[in-house]
Amino acid sequence: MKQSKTRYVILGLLSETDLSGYEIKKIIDTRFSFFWHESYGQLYPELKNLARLGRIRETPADAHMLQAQPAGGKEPSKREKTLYSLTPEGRQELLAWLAEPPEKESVRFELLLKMYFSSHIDASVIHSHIRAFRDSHREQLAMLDSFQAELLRIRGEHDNHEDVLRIIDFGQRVYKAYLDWCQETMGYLERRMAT
Amino acid sequence: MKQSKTRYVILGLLSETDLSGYEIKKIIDTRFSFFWHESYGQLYPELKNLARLGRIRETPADAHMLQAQPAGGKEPSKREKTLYSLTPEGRQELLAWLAEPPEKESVRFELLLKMYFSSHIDASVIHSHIRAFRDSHREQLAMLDSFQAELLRIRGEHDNHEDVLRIIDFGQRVYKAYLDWCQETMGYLERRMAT
DNA sequence: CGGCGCATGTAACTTGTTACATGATTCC
DNA sequence: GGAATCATGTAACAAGTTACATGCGCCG
Repeated sequence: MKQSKTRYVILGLLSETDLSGYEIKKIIDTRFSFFWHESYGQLYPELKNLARLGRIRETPADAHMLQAQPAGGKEPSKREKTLYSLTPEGRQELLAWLAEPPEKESVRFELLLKMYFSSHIDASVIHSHIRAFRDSHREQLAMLDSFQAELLRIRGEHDNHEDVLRIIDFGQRVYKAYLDWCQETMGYLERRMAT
Repeated sequence: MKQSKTRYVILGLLSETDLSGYEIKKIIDTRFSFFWHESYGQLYPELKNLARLGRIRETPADAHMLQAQPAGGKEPSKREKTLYSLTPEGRQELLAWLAEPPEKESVRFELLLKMYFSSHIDASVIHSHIRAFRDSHREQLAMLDSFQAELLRIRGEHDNHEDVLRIIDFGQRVYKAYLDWCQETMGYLERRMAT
């Protein structure tokens, strides 16, 4: 029985700091984007589910609003949001999952599928598909680079900085491999188009 | 509305030669394994569906058995299998899909998720996860290398050989990036374990 | 004669996406 | 005042996996 990993992403992120559902989604969309993704349709129900099971604790907006009021001044966010925090049981489950061997990664590149069958179409079409792929990954790589620079600046402030740097390095290597391949393959296609 | 790509993999593969469902699965599991996957549960129903829509034609076992009989001698396979072939309508649909911009690739690496949260566990655990990842991709890379060698040997026999070589090159570059990262990251973890 | 690979299928289930609804706040 | 972003949710649906069932042919 294969089961969803959504719960572990939640547990993992809450192991660092308390977060709302929305904030969790943001983190996954930015920091994890090159190796993971989740949709609200999975996130919010799973948060409720984990709270029901006692793995995380739900702290409604009003509670931390009351705490914030006495301090006075302008709070960075006055909006209602529900923060979640990890319970000891949740931490236990996280640790158990971490120790288990991870599943094989799953990847799906529609671009390569199209390229595989591209002898049927004009080389310029596949060429433009690859250019779009290259452009998008150039941007993504730039984001990784700036995220890395930021982390190097504040290096050592947090336990897992070194690990995170290793993960960014993974993304950078892979994206560079993509980009090199794009250059070479676009060149190949251009030579084919010229004849 | 996001829709399954299963039908296009089928149409694409049948554009080269007639195949049975089982053979299609085999090809995806071997040649496409580093960028695509499909399960029987999607393949067989979609084959029936495409046949119903007239995109492919189903030729039952008995039909091509009868053709094969008069030739005499030992046929390579006497087992029942249902071959499918592409119809002009199917080819049309394939071409239309090829021209459309591909969707963004989707990837999911549970290993990196675990590594991200690994400050909670012993470095040796994540080290062994990475070793397993490395071993599995070493094997995969070796398969790509031998597939490449085979294609180079019979180069030019088929229209799409150059394209296929480009796709193999993609896999090789990416896998090499994985392996390099594994080496470096395992070294980093070993240093951390030594202290 | 037992096990493996060939070969086809499906039912039950889980997973995941999308579209929609709602409303506050912030910034221009 | 209107757009963007923050914020939470869900219902309907589509996609995808798994476990099971069945039986043949081939090889040792």
